[in-house]
Amino acid sequence: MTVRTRYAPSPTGIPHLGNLRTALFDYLLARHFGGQFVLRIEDTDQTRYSPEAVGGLIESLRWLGIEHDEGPDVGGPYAPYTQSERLDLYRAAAERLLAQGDAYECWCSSQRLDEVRADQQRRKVPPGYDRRCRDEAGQAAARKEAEDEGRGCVVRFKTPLAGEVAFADAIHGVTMFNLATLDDFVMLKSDGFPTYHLAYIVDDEAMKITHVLRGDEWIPSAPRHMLIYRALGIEPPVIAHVPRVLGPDGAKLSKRHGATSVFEYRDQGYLPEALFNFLGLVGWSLDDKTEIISKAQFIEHFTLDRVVKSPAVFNVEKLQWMNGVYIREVVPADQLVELFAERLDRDLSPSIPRPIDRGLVARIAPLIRERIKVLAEVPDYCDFFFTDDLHYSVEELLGKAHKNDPSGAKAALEASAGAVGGVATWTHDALEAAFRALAESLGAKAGDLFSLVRVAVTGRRVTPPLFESMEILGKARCEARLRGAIAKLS
RNA sequence: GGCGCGUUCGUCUAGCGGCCCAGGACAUCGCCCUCUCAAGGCGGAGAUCGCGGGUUCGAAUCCCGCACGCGCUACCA
Repeated sequence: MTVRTRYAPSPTGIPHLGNLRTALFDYLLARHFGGQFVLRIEDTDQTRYSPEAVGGLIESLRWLGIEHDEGPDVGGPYAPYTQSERLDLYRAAAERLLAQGDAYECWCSSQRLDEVRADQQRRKVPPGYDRRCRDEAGQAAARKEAEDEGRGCVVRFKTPLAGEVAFADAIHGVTMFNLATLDDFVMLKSDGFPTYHLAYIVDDEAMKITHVLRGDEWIPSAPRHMLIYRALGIEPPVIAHVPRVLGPDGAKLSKRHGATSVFEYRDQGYLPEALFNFLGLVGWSLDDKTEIISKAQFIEHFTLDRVVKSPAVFNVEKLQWMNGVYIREVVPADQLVELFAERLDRDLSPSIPRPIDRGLVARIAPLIRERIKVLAEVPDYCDFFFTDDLHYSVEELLGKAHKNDPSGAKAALEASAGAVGGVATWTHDALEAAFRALAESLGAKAGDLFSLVRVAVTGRRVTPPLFESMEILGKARCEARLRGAIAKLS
């Protein structure tokens, strides 16, 4: 039997990192066993449905590199993969349960349900449906009221009043649940849509899903699911409740914690490979030391028994570090050049002509790849290569060293312009030698001179190595910029 | 209120009876390197393994209580 897993999000908004981590585990598990990973859209709640969400879901999986084998966009042998298109299946299952006596129609109004619940809370008894429609007399009365008011009915599962159900979880082990604590839950809503409980079971069975991974907030409803499996004569799949991903304050990850959608990370310049790596290590680990791990290695080693039970706080700082590692050590140089170029095309001032010169980016990339953690930092590090329109103040130019000595700075810049003119071979080594000699003859500290020249040539106080930058800029531009700085001090 | 899940450095984690007076990583601190910023190297601090009982020659690891946190308790997933 081939392993089949599925990611079954409900399209209610932008895909969330916590959910995506579960999708990632689903994907890794399927690939590890050479099986399939399917995407299924659980749009059974019409009130929360958001049409753009499906596209976002697919795009976020695609970007992260979690490719699905079957789904609403790519089809597959068990189509359709959208629950709203499979309504007859759930209805048939509900009718079968009805016919078997494992379910019953409930005609109670939501208003009455609210009253019952309020009353139970007041009396401090466990809330739950009072089973009015479970017996014929109650049901008949409720049905009469409902028909007078033109309401429809829901289908509820007829939970055994006593006894126990065992539930075996691949991560948490076996738990026994007392049926007396469970009420008769709704499986089919009055609008004809199923609830999650019925829908996922019917679909997983139809789609031959062998492993169900979901957040551990689902543990409490697992016993209901066991009841449905049994009533429908379905052998339950392996079910694993994975730990949730929390925000820094220990609360469930939400908008309040800043970026929670992959798109925000993508826009800030996180690499999908890095996020994949990072996400794969929240709640799972290979051993006691592995941090940087490729997709292939994940697939080779991922198993459920190394998934932890406790929830994890999403540690953005570590993600940032990891992204830096990918930028400077993992991503191939040519790919990095393209990433940098795309970033510059997008973020550099519109006054700068497009497209950005890839050849130039290729020369700059080695200089900045080891100084940034996210792509968003790229433009600030190298915009001066692409424009001669530098903006810096006299204060920035003088810095601390020449703060009270503008004339000295001016003299040093003039000497620098001269030195640039005298450099025979335009290489960073020759430049550095020339400027060190100049500093000495000026009786200045090399660092002070370099800072001055740095601002003059780049317009910034923080840049890639000065002489490498100058080498790329070329003699003419460096000279012109030094003259510009001198003019600024005149 | 009921039911359930969880609990190892600030954070992510290793650990599945002796190798642990607990290892790695991020963050943090110090030193080195250094033209700025990074990167890198070295080193430090940081966990009474939630608490209390057992079991055992021996427990972070097994058992039982308790505490705390979280979740579920919808015609939401």
